[in-house]
Amino acid sequence: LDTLEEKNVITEEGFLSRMALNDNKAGMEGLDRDKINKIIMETSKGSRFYENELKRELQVNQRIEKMMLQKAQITEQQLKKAQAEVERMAASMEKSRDLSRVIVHVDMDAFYAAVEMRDCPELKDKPMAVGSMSMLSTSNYHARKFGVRAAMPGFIAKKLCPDLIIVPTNFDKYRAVSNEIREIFALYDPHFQPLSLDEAFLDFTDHIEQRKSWPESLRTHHYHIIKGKPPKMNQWLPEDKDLSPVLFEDSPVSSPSLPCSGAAAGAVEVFGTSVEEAVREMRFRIEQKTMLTASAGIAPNMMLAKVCSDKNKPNGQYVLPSTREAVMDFIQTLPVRKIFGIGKVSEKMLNALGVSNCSHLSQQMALLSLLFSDTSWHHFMEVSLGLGHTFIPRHEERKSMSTERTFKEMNQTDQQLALCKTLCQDLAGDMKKEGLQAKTVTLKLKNVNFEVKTRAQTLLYAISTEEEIFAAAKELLKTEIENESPQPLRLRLMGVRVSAFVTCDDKKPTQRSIIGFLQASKNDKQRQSEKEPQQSFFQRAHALRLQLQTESSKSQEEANGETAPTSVSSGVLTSKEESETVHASTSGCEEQKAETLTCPVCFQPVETTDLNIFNRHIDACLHGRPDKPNRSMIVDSDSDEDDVENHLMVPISNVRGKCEVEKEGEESWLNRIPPQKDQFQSVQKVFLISEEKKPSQQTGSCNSKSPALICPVCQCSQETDDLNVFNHHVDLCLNQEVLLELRRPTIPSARNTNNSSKQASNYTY
DNA sequence: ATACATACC
DNA sequence: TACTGGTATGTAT
Repeated sequence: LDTLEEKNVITEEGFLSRMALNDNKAGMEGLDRDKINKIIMETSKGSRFYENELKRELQVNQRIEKMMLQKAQITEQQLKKAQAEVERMAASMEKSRDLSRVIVHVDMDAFYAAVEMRDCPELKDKPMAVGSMSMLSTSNYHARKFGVRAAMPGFIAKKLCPDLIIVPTNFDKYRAVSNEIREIFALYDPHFQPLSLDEAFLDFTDHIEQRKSWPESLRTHHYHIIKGKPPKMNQWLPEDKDLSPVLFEDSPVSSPSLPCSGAAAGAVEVFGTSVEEAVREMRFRIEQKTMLTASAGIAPNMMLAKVCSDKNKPNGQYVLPSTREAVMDFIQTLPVRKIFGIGKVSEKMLNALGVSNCSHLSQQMALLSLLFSDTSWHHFMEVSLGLGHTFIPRHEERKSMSTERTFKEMNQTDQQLALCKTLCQDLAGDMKKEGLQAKTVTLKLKNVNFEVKTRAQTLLYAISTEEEIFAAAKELLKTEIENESPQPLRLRLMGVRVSAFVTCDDKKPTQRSIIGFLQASKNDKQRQSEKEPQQSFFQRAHALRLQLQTESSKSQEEANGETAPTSVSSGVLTSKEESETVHASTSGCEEQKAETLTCPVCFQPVETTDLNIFNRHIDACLHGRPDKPNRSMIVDSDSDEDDVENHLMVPISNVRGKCEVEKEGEESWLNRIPPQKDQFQSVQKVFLISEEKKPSQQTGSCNSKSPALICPVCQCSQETDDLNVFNHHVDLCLNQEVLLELRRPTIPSARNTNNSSKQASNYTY
């Protein structure tokens, strides 16, 4: 105990890692770290925040200490065995490498700060940041030279740079710009994935394929030259240096002929057909439209693209060629901290093992496999091989929603309860906007010493109103107050979160039906254009649901009780569920060979037990690669090919919530039956998979002759293993529901990242 | 299911 | 004077 504390006191480094400057950010190279850290420490020392950080630092150090002890006990033999395992895994992962996709990560430069500078020319030469004295969202590059960066409180930033101008955030403006750039993203990949207001992943593969045959006219772009228009008009004068925001005087220039350098009035630029040119063109459009610059990374997968976009920031791009050699070279020198998912703590732990860049990562993999969890070291492994996702997932369903507030010390019970009520009110409002119903309520408290507590309660039924949320939150809060009494709770923050949603249209703890799920995927298709209010749909859906429930639910309630069948839940097989599926099929089933897993897309056995590899296979299938194991039409052996029409077909991409079907056009899913064989998968198979992952619902073993299949529509359990019988039941249910659902109008997207009120949290760190 | 920690923007 | 807010996920129990 004493040794640890002493160590921390003696080794100042230990403390510094939490409090010290993160210069792991573009525009912060070659700063006088020591000087900056000294100022940060002097300003922070003795504060409650600082004391809490010290405490947490100590915890991390203890964790590391433990890890080192563990390391010391590893025998030569264990290490050898681990090494063999690691090599086997590496070979296996290597097989799944896919260099055929072109993934782009785009990221606006100092986004909020750049917007503010654009709109206020006075700021252009000055160090500035967006935020408040309490917290900064981002800073411009001038300010970064002083060590001022995102996630730094303004008052410390002022110490580092007394001339710093702090501009309050203006989210509506950033959202508007975000919509503008997203329109451009969509031109290159209609299924792009926004990560935040200013950042997105795009799959350029299809675009560049088409682009090859484009005439020059389609690749020719004009500079906007209309004079005297305000920035709002999206026009600007390249030659008018006073109006253009001089964001980056000394920015690295990746391409000699950047769009805006020295372009004359009325000039045009013709972009080539290569990926680089296409991305350059996209950035050109962004700059012309918004007067703001973006940086981009081009690579064979998302993990690499993200790293690459940072490489030539600001206003630059970086291409990582799609060859194994280029990827491996690139990876070797890459500091682990640059990898998405490796933060302060993981970095520190890895550093303690002598791992600071990715080449160390592969060298120490055997050791890492013994010291870290499977998920962690598998991730490390993928990174060290330069592997990452090669297709871009659709934005998934939200899993939680929360609101929290920081304030001056509050220690009065009545005030605390009142605030809690307000938070619940706000949250209920937000939930209503998305038509959400949740079963879990979590209260978050942070006391004046920055210690955070969370207290959760899961209810039997889903809730959505202010009163319902408050009823739960109040109890949690009261308990905490009682636990502390006679001392009062001295709070500096309170938050309320809801989670465990019952997919939108039903208070019952059941799942959304296949129909609703298909309908939702149709919404996604429209998510970019449509912006109708959504309340009416959910009200309507609720009524429909109630009607349906009264007609077909008496038996189901008895059959299922509170524990609704899982798996097809929410209509989407999440990756976690897939893993469980996999797990069930390996451990639950004696007939299944331990070394193979069955792909839920192509239903072919995959020779691995590693979920990462297996997932990669599924990715490939979902993407429908010609060179990869492809999705294939599986018709149940008992049924005829003609039976296809009588089955409910699920777009296979939606099984995992992907959006490939969107390419199919606008017609309703009902009109698409029978579907294109290679794009749909018989839904019974999906249910079968679902069942496999719940062996407990069966008589315990896969050999059981009468598995209870659960109808995805009415939720009742069907005592049959005959798919035809089961299908018949499902069809009956569906017919009933289809009739109801058909009367309902087009539904706007429930999770449009564009206009979600919850997007205010997109900081540009 | 709960609590807490880490990570991202 | 002053160290955020929103979401997801990992880890441990």
